[in-house]
Amino acid sequence: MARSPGALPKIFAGTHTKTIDAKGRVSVPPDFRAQFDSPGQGLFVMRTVTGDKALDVFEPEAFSGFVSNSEQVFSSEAMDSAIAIFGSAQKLRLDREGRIVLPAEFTEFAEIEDEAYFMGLGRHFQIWEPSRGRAKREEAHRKTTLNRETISLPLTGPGGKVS
Amino acid sequence: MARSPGALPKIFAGTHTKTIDAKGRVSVPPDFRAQFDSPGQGLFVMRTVTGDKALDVFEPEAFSGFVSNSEQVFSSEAMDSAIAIFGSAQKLRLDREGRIVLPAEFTEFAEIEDEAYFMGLGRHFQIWEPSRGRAKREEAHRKTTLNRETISLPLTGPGGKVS
DNA sequence: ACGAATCCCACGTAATCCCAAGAAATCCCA
DNA sequence: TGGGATTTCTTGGGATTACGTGGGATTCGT
Repeated sequence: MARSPGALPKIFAGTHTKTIDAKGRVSVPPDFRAQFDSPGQGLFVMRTVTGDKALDVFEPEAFSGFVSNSEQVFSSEAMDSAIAIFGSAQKLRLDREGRIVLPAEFTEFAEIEDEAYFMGLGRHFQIWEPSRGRAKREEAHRKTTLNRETISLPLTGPGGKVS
Repeated sequence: MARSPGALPKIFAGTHTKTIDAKGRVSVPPDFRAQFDSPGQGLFVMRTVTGDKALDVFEPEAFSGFVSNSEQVFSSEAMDSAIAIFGSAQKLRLDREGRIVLPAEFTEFAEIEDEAYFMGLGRHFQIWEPSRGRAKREEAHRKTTLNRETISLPLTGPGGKVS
């Protein structure tokens, strides 16, 4: 996707805890909704493959990036990736108020009960069970603090020219 | 973004103590505001990953530099960094008077009560609890004085050519 | 035709924006 | 160099908008 020069990339940031109502509906944080190219397109949700009990959420445009990676249809590794990603992913639509309904498959996988913890990760975001998500975040912050010398942070040039 | 030739690079310098009003609003120092490319774009605020109880503040353009480094979505180290950075970051908008509202999450992390201590760091700046920030500043000055021969400081080229 | 999921509408709340007045610093001129 | 005038900044409060929440109506699938 070519972004017009000068325009800033879309960024999902911050964490938000949202309640799930009796019908299983959750409001997607407004901060996130504001980033969507076309809210009517819906969102792709999948089980994360990092071993965490969390869900990855992508916009259609971003999610389609996974397609090109699985061109070698018959290699067993690509096959597994494709199954893990596309087999578990579902496209969810937002209602007029910006809410989605998380299918039981996902709430069970992430062990989500009546609250959802949205966590922005830059290009996409995740959904966690609140206490689990908070713990993960604290841990990540701690690890990053310890490793910050070895990790290359793009704190470099003005304008963020990294390439 | 390319800065027009001859123009000076943006520099956040100096420290400013600002009070927080009953609604949680703080005036961003005018010195800093004058540096912003587009005040309407808002600012990204995040917990610092240096182990300090402080907040890092970036302009959108600078902050977006973090995005490009998180292409490997599922590597665990990149994952932790992404969570630490984007999970804690929030985009804050300035009102017409140049004030921002610091969410409770941030004031709690930095243990800020009713005063915020803004500290310029060159291309971005930080927000501290005043006494803590002042102590950090003194300590940094002392350490730098002692180690100035051995430590390579990015006080190098005008224009900030780092690459 | 029945059940279930989705869509749509309306209300209460909370956050945001905007306007206005006081205070401080700055600038200009004598 | 001192004083006065102007501008900028800060602070506070009121009004407006956006958001969250719940329930009813409609559609889809079976």
